[in-house]
This record gives sequence, C-alpha cells and structure tokens, in this order.
Amino acid sequence: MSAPAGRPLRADAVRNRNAVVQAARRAFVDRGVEAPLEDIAKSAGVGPGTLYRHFPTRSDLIAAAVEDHVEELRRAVDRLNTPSYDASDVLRDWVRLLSDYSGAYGGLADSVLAASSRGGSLGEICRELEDLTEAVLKRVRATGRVRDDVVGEDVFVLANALAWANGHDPEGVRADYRLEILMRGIAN
Amino acid sequence: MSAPAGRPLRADAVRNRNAVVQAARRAFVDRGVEAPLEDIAKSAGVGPGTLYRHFPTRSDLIAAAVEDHVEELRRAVDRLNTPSYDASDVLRDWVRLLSDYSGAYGGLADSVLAASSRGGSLGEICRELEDLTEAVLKRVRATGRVRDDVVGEDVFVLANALAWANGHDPEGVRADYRLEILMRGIAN
DNA sequence: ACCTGAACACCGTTCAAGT
DNA sequence: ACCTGAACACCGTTCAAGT
Repeated sequence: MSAPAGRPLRADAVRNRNAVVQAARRAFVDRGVEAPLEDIAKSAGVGPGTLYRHFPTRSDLIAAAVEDHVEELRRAVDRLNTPSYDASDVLRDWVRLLSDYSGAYGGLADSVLAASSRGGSLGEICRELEDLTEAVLKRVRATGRVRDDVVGEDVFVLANALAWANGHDPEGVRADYRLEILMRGIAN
Repeated sequence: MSAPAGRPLRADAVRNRNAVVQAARRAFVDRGVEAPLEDIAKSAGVGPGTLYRHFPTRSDLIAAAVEDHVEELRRAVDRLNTPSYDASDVLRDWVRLLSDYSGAYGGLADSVLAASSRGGSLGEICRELEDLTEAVLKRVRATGRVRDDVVGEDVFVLANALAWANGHDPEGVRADYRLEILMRGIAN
C-alpha cells in the first residue's frame, strides 16, 4: 500500500516503514493522533531516528496511516456516481463517509483541517478529498437538490466539523441527528 | 472578578491567583489554550507549584480565564429575551455569541466540549451555557421558527463545532456562510 | 496558609557513530 | 543508504523546605 513518493527504497527500509505505519495505526486507534511517537517507534521495533527519517512531521505519518482509507473513499465516489445509485442519497452518504473517515482516530479531524490549508502529504490528501467532494456535488447539483453556492471545500469542512462534534459525543446518540441538520442546511 | 468558590483567600494568594489568570489569558490569546503552564507561571511571577495550587488542572485555569466572557453571555441572554429584541434574530445572534466565545482562544472549543460531559469548573460553565441556550430556545420555539426537536445541548454543541471550523479558517471568509447553513438546518 | 523552586518524568527531535 | 540510540530540550507535575 501507499507507494512512497520518491525513489525505490531498500528492502529493510520498506519493512521498517510499513512497521511504523502499522504501529501508528494501532496507536492512533487507541490514543488518537497525538499518541507518543516514541511509543510508536518502540512498538514498531525501530529507533526514533528511523521514524523521523521516513516521516519528518507527525502530519506525514498521519497521511501514511490514512492512505488505505482514502483509497476506499476514491472507490466510494465511483459507486456514488453510478446512475443506479439513488441521487437523493448521494450527498448524505458521501458526507457520512467523509465524517466517518475523519472520525477514525481521535483528533484526526483537527489534523486534517489544519493540514488542508498547507502543504505536505496530508495537505495533498485534503485537496484530493475536496476535489472528490466537488465531483459528487456536481452530480447532485444537476438534480437541484443542493444550494448552488455550496462548494466542495464547504462540504469538506462541515463534514470534518461533524466528525469533530461526534468525537466529543462517545455515545454517538445524536450523530445522525446532526448529520440531518447539516443536510437540511445545505439542501435547496 | 470570579469569586473563588471556597473560603476567603489570603491577600497574597488573591494577588497571585489574579496574576496567573491574567497571564493565562494573554498566553491563550497568543498561543491557544495549550500554552505552556510553565510560561504562564513565569510571566505571572509565581512558581509552578502556585499555579497548580490554584488550578489543579488546565481545565480549571481555562474556566477561570473565561469567567468574564461567561458573565457577558449571561447579560446577553437578558437582552435577547427582551420583547423589543426582534425574535427572528434571537437564535442567530445567540449562536454567533456562543461560537465567538468558544473562538476566543485557539483550541477552546475542544476544551469546552471535552469538559461539557464531565465534572470540574469548566464542566459547570458548560452546563450553565447549555441552560442559557435552552432559555433562549424556549422563546424562539414559541414563535415557531425552530424545529421543536432541537434542544439546548444540540445548539451548544453545534455552535462549538462552528467555532472549531472557524478556528481553522483564519481568513474567516466563510464563517457567516456556515452560520447561515446551521441556522437553516435547525429552522422549522 | 501559602509560596518557592528543585527534582523527576515524559516525550519530541537531532545527530554522531555504526552497518 | 539506512539504522541505532544516546543526548538534549521542553514542559507537565510533585513535594520537601521555607515564610
């Protein structure tokens, strides 16, 4: 997964990189994206220097940890843009996917929105997700079900705000309700 | 301001406490609510132990730092509930006040929502703000302008989500737009 | 009753030395 | 080309000693 952007890596480097990403995912699930890098390196069986070599910033490590999830979102767009998929559900389902994605790890929505206005690997992921959102919106706009002054970035930001709110509501009792409010807000 | 809950404090303790709160406010404005406590203590001219004596947790210090702001919100409710205040603006204006309050310091919305489900001085503030929100809603409901399944806590959470989103949008270009979307979402 | 500041712990980050 | 781990810095938190 997640082909490293640069030139081919030595075999042991590939192994270490993967081990770090896997350890990061486990740590992020358990303790959120602010989990100690020291612990991640240790449970991956590498020194801190190796972690930093592969991921100069925490944001880069987060980007690698969510790569699989982004791939799923890409495939979801293909499904959503299929004619057989009911157009009245498309936007709601996409927003739910987006906010679930940003709710995968504690604090992820924060890192995502912080990165979206900047460079870096996570920033690029954000821009791709905004573009995917815009692609979904294009189809929905044609049905006249959504305000035409809503752009992909708006929906992306609001889906993350939803994820953020849900993250502070462990029961999740009102998550669907908040989604409904958001959908009403952007409906035409 | 902010009468300490317990028994009367010695004069030097009062002075130190106030100095810490003032230093905290400055630090929170500049660096957000995660500003180093060490720096706050230093710029207040006290040792770290003194800071901890008055504020056992960071959340307690944040609560003290926002006391004035909460007082303003209490007065605002009195104004909003005046018959002369146009009922169609009441809810929007209240939500804006709430989200501005949680946008006063970087990361404040996070601390607020984290505290709202727990105890502590900040948790109590949250519960008061939810009650104030419910009081505002009561009047607005009578006008039939708001969904009747929306409760104070919902609006409080959503206003904080708004503050959170605005905090990641330094230009603030779309802040009013997001407020409008939220108001449409909870309108009847 | 309150304050001080040394002390410890935790963790992010770098870098010289290794293979 | 990559890895290791010691080293340093920063900061949260506690506590013995002071007034």
